Amino acid sequence: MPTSTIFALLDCNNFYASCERAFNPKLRGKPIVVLSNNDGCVIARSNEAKALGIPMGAPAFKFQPLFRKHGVHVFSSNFALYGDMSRRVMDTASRFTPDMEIYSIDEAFLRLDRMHEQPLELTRKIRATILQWTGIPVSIGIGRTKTLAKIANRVAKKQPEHGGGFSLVDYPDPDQILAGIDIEDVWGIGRQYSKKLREFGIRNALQFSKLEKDWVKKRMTVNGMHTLLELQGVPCIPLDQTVTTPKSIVCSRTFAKAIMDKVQLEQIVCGYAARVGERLRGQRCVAGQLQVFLLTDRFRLDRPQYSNAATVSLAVPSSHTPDLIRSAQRVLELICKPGFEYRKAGVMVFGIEQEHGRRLNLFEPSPTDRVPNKALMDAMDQINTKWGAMTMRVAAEGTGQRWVMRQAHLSPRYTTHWKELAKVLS
DNA sequence: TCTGGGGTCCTAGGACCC
DNA sequence: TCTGGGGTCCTAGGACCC
Repeated sequence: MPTSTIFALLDCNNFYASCERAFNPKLRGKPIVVLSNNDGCVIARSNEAKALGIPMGAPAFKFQPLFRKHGVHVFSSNFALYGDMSRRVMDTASRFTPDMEIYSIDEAFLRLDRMHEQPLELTRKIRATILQWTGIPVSIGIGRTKTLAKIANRVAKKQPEHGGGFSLVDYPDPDQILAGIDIEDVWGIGRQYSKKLREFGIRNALQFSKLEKDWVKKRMTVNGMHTLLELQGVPCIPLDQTVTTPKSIVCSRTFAKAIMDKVQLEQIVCGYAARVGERLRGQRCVAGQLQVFLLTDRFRLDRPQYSNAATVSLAVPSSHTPDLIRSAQRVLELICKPGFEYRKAGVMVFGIEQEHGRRLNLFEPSPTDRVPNKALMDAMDQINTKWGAMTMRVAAEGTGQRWVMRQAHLSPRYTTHWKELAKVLS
């Protein structure tokens, strides 16, 4: 039996807002919001913006007057920047422990029980180093299980007197902490289950933790049971450091304006297929099936509604952009009905495998036959990495479609684009 | 005018097999 | 009316996460 587990959850504070601020010191202490693609709704807020009562997911148009009134700094999402900043934060954290699972763009779980240093002290150093090296403030919560570490993290963030770090391990009165966590704020319990649990009078993490195992399993499947046990201090969700190939990759967008023109739609869908190809190649993977889906505006119930999706198998699993584009065009031909105002489209691939070590089929060109194609894709990927996404494109994507996505408040790609590097003024 | 995008896992039920 | 007992595989739908 191993010694008792100790998990830490590292979480970047208001991550996207902090990324914008890291390169623009004038924004310190100012309210900031970051908008979703299309500048549709709020997906990140600085503490000052939260204090103004701007909720997560708020439609931007409804809050324009409030933004103006309080001088809120508004940014379109800049995922090139956030992705790169995330890598820097994770690299820094990984210097302190090998037992790390990157859980999302702004979160990582750490196992600290193999470390010699006292956990709270060690994580204090981690936080200070990340702040100094990247400019991103992070909070760290510590507990016997991942679910408890999540809760400890919440306490670290919400109660400033802890200075950004809090441990539930050896805390004198953990029940009092659990009683202060609303049921919907427990990791693994979302809106639906919260509603159901509240009908049974379960309103906080402490009450939930006292429930019967079988009762929970029956109503919330094994996942719910794991959450229950984890709250009781029994680890059920291990640190997952396995490098997995994704099961699916999707690229989809809502358009700024409805589109009726099939040619234009085809260019857009081909562009999504190309993005999916880039991401497949980035993972050294190929996909076996490709799906295209189309939707009209789901909010405009006065307009004719239509949505459809279809899937084809690729002749040979591939990550080659022209292969993906040809399939996407074929599927689009099947599902695109004229006369509708399309508002969203997407391309999804699955049947994903590693590009190497795959068994070839009889009709498949041997890998050496495909070398020229591979070289072409490699060259495109390198150019686009260096000079910015979509610098080099396939003709089928068209040339004049940037307006399709609204990004009125985009910040520079400070760290990933030669022409947009941060400048130091003397 | 304006409401994101990208993932995973579990279960129930149907089809099909012996 | 009655009409076994297992298995497996697939899909749709529902739940969750960030």
